[in-house]
Amino acid sequence: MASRPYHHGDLGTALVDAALGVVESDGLAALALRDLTRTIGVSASAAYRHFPSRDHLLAEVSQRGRQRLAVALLAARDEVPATGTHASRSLRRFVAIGKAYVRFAVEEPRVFEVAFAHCPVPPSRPDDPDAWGVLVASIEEMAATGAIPASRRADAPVIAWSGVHGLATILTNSARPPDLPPTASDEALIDSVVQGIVRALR
Amino acid sequence: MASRPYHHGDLGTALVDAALGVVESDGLAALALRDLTRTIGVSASAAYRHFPSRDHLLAEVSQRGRQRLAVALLAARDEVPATGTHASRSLRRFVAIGKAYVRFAVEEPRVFEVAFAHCPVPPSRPDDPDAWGVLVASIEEMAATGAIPASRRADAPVIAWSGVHGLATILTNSARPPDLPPTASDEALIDSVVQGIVRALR
DNA sequence: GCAGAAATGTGAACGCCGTCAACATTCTGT
DNA sequence: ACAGAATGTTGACGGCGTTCACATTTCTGC
Repeated sequence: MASRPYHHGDLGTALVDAALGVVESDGLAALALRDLTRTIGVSASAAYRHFPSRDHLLAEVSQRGRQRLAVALLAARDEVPATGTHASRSLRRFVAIGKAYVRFAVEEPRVFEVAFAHCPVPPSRPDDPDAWGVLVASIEEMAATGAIPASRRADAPVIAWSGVHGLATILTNSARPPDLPPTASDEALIDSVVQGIVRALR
Repeated sequence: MASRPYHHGDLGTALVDAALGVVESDGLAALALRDLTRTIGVSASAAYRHFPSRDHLLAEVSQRGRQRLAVALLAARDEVPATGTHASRSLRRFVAIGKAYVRFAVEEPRVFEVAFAHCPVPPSRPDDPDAWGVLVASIEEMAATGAIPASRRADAPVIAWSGVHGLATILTNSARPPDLPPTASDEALIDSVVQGIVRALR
């Protein structure tokens, strides 16, 4: 009888995978080390051979969430067809990125939550791919093609990021403002904000 | 020897006060029912005569945080001198509100965190004063004085809120983007974003 | 005034959690 | 083959949220 081997093989990543699963289905608050190890079929203390503390595991899960977001942004950007002028295309790519950012948050609110959760431990390595980097690159592209004035290059990233991240946070948050027109679909709000950002960058 | 009376008097609000204090000094993660009751000098279970669960207490603390934010916005708005045209004044009041929003988050990050924390229980009563309401009123004022085109009245609140809330979240978050120019002071970033919002509303 | 009801507080217990220390098993390089 | 590193186990500790049975105080209707 092939009982499970004493060593798991790759408990570290198994823990992160399981954690992401729990977060996706039950939310960040439901994340518990003991629960993960029980699911995987391993003792609670085994986790400590791979993470110094629960918070370090959380940092890893958070980073994975941010990477997923970045991947979604890249995918949306690369779906934009290469028609029209360079300037118009770079603008369309930027708009696609902005919309994808908020859509990701709406479609996977729990992943988005953990991605930017306030966690006491810094990420072990830099994000790759990196959502912020994708956005900055897109803005550089717009500046290079003349879609936005070069004078905005410095301010543009914060402005754009604030807009999409703010909307994403609002739509994700349960404390969503009461008279945020409930008639307005999320998609309409996304349009409003992204167009607003584009106006702000001109 | 006036030993403390059997009944506390107003344990409910005492708990909320103490909780806000803990959050302010040690952050949301440090909030523990038992700790609060111990500080106040009362048994742990006494709390359950006033809140059905820890989450209900948290909802109350969160609301108090949001109210503080609203008060800060009102104060900033009312400090704007009544000079110039009605349009220019309404715009200056709007700018003051936007800047105060982000400044509040920067100066009291832990209160801001709890104010918009993802909490499983809805607030027991509507916010009063209400930060969202203050912002919407300011936008109405701008529309009425012609500071912004009437056609933007519908979209303006989400755009404005997304911008300031997004920046506030970014500046508050420990996972602050790495190449967000650390040379740029928070105050400069606030200027960038608020001016961007103004441009977006024109 | 006063009895009983309602409100408020206490103490002990339960199960869950994160974490640690001591010990067991397996893997790896020489 | 064997030493030591890597990885896993058991059992324990204290802290947490929550509940239950019980104690005390305050309030209310007569």
